[in-house]
Amino acid sequence: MRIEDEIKQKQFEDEIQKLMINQMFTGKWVSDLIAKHLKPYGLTNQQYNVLRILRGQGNGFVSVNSISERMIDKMSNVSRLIDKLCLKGLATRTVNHQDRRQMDIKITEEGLKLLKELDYIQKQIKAEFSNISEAEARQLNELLDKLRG
Amino acid sequence: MRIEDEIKQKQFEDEIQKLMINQMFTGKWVSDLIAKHLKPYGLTNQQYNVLRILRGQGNGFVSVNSISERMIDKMSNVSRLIDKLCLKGLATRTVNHQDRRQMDIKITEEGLKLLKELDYIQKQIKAEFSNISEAEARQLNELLDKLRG
DNA sequence: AGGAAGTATATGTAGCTACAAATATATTTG
DNA sequence: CAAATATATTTGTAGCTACATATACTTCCT
Repeated sequence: MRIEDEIKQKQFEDEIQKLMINQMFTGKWVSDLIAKHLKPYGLTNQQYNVLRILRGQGNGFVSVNSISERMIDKMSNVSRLIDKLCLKGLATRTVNHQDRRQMDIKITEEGLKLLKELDYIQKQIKAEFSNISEAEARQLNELLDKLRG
Repeated sequence: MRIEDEIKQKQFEDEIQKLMINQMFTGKWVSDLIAKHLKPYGLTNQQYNVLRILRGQGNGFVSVNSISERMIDKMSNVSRLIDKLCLKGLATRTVNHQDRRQMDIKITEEGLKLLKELDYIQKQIKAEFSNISEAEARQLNELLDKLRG
């Protein structure tokens, strides 16, 4: 569906202005797609993102700061986000021995199990992205990177 | 900056998975850009979006519903959003005579004045989008529309 | 006409976000 | 080495979002 129809706007000043809107709209469209799949599991997009970052670290620990650097949405309260994950038994938090200011965050077995269960989401989203080819996706990635400079 | 560097992830499974993340990241990047400019005026992106929709209607009235259909981020509580705009004296809300369920929303002179003052934001953003050409923006718009199907 | 169903908007509420400030520990510097 | 500065995380708070439900009016049907 053309962006003109999505927001019922007949025309735009120029392609740049249209892109500004299209980009925000499509970003939300993707987030909502993922949120919809996570909802039944009581996870938010951010919590899911953190879990995947933790899994990516293998057996190692990660600090709060380095989690926030790796997040898609670099929010300010990763602290409380991790609280939630610990409360749910999906992650653990211990003080780092070298630097007692830092926290060592790690995913639990239960967290890994949940993520495994959720891996179908990636497949699902790929299916919902079937309108474009791998080559077009590459082209989009290049243009988006270029846009941000 | 490449998305790999933005979120410190060395590689992705494939271009589609990368696009999923790149798209959410870039959407937030654009929103944040706008939010930054609006902040000094105490406006949120959504309030700004509604004001622009109201201005787009010229002298006519718009219903709450049709505002929400035109919003970039179709949130569920446009009602309270309009409360805020009315409280600030930027819009007015009156009961529609044909259908007393509907509200007639209209931008005030003050609202128009503020929007005029804010029009520099569009220019500013265009400047921040200077990394890509009009042709590339068109290409992006086409690909984004295609992505959403 | 009178009740059922539909539509437009508003409201209650829990949880989330952004921003600023606080706390605790580490490092640098005179 | 003590004070100043820097870094890592947490916490307080106001305002925002999503979802479910309520309210008020209109239309449809018999």
